[in-house]
Amino acid sequence: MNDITLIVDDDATFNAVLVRAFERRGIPARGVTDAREVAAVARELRPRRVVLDLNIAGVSGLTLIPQLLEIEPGCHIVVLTGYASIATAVDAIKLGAVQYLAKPVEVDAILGAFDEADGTDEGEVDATVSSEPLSVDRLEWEHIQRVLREHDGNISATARALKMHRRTLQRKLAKKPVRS
Amino acid sequence: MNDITLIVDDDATFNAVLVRAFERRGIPARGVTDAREVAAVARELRPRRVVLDLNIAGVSGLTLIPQLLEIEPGCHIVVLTGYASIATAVDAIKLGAVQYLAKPVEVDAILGAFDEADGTDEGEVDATVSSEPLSVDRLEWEHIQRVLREHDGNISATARALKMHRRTLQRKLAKKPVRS
DNA sequence: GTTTGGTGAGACAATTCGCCGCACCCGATT
DNA sequence: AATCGGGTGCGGCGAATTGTCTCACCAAAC
Repeated sequence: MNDITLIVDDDATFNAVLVRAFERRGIPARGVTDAREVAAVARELRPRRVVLDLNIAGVSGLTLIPQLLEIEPGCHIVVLTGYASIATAVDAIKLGAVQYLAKPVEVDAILGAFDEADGTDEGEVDATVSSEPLSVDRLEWEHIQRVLREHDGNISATARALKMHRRTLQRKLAKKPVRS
Repeated sequence: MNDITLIVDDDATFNAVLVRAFERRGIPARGVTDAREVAAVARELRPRRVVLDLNIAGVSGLTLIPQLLEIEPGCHIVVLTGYASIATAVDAIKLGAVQYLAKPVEVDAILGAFDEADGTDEGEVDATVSSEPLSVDRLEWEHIQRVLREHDGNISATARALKMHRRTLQRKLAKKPVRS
């Protein structure tokens, strides 16, 4: 049992960003990018909290949930994925995750999920102090950028993946990123 | 405890279709269209299986899940909704539903969900993670649903948080979620 | 040389958005 | 009872955005 938060995500950049964001808030965090290391690191750290990305190098992150819970029973796992679907959300919760969030997601939302999970035992009043800004425009921008990067900047392929007209994507990209 | 299946859906037509489809397969079924009757009927029938539509006459069907489980502990509840979102799916499973399906859905899928819940108490979830990202429209829908839930269904407050015009939010909510 | 696929951009119709108003309901206040 | 504030639903209208089609250009593959 440890107060450190384990962050599992094979996207090294995003992983590092998350770790830094956690630490900046005074929460110790440890990033893991290789699915095969997860079990070992978890056994070493016994993390009470885990941020788990679903699509880690081919292997489904879903299989890691039972493993993590066996290593540290009662630990809170928040599942994160860029390829969200209702089916995997249902599976993740059934396997014991406390929350399932679709990328892009704000760090505060992750922390909010942990807090919510912590408070469930007590008389929760759902007094969520968590700020939930992130306009839809901003969210869209983040998502587009991520998918675009995944397709190596190929606009046509990105538009297809997003089921959006290429011309529309062109126009959106031509604009500056929207704030908040 | 009873082998009858309780079908809760305020859409009388769809409800009747479901009941008939179940009975044609030799499964006794009882339809309920009024959310206020659910508790009473459940206490009378003690159904082992419940098909529960989420959006019943304004009141969220989610609140019925704990009630049903209290009346008939261990009963299997399959949640059904025309306005599927990850946020409500997560909530439904956390509250104890065994499956969450988006309309339109075939009757066989519902039966399959019950069978799956019967057969394996735990285990075996298909670990297939979709390889394609959410479309921007779908992402927007998920985000809106999540924020909306955080604001207890308050549309005005949600619109404010999203920095979006209330009228626009209304119109978006009136539409069914886009696929994929 | 030709085909295939990506890119940028103009033009125009269809759709959506932002914003106005109005009516209704409900609970609290006066 | 009357009023006031906030939430909700919805019609309408001008402005903005999107969908679609169209070019032309370029690079790599066949």
